[in-house]
Amino acid sequence: MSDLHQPVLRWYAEHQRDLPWRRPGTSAWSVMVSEFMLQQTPVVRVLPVHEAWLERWPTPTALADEPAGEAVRAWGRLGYPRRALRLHAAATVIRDAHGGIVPDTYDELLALPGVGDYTAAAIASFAFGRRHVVLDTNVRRVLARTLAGAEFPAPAVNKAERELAGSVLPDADEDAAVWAVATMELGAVVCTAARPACERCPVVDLCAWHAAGRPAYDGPARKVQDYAGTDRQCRGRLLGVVRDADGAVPRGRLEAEWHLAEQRDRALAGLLTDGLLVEPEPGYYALP
DNA sequence: GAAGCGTGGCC
DNA sequence: TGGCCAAGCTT
Repeated sequence: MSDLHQPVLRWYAEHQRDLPWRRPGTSAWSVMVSEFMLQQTPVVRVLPVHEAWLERWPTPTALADEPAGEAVRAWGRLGYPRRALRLHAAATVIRDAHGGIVPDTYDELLALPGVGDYTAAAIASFAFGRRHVVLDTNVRRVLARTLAGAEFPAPAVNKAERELAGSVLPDADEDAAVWAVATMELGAVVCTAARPACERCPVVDLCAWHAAGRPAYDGPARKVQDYAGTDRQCRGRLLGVVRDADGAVPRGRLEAEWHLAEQRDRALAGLLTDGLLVEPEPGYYALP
């Protein structure tokens, strides 16, 4: 048993945030919806959308029975709206192939649209208490600091990192599941990227990075995305026009939204290819 | 393995 | 101000 276990688990028991998808009796569907929404998106922005989503679609089948466009509209401004399409597609698979019940194994979850290694492990662990290495950006940062003595983990997960994470995973299923959410929480609220609050950390005295004097990251450059002026921004603007409209929008409305014709046409084509928009009649665009 | 994919808040 | 960051997935 790692020396980190007891202080981290004790800290989590006392300091965990009260989040809807963590409450006792929460459905696996609620957990699944939260995991989709939390991919690359802060908790505070997910909270209201998650609440409205679960009220409107309390089960996967309820969502699957509506057009995908309703999911895109309800997604609002969470960002990366393809996640809404994938969540709808996953709900459809659950309805048609799993009897409307969220599957409880990693492999079945991983097979769902929009579910990768992290999300499959997270749902299996948080909703079903199964033992998995749950490697998100928070856990990776906590382990990089406490165990590897580095400010940040490598740009991509490698075999050594995964084995290291597995080596400190508690043996019992239930302990492992709590460990996973506890290390995530520690990374989210204490061992943060920009301003780690080491004075509030339950394992500061065991932390290799702190012991080394908190040396600055010296690995490969970490990628930072541009946004202003990119195709992504253009797509967001165009989709926003349709999302906030009633019914199909004429092409002129989109042309007025983004004046660089070449980029606008490329973005529009991409939205159609991705299925975020459809063209019900020539020159008109709507949600699917 | 790199690139593409939204949005908003913070310092 | 603008770079940085936020529970990744797909191609």
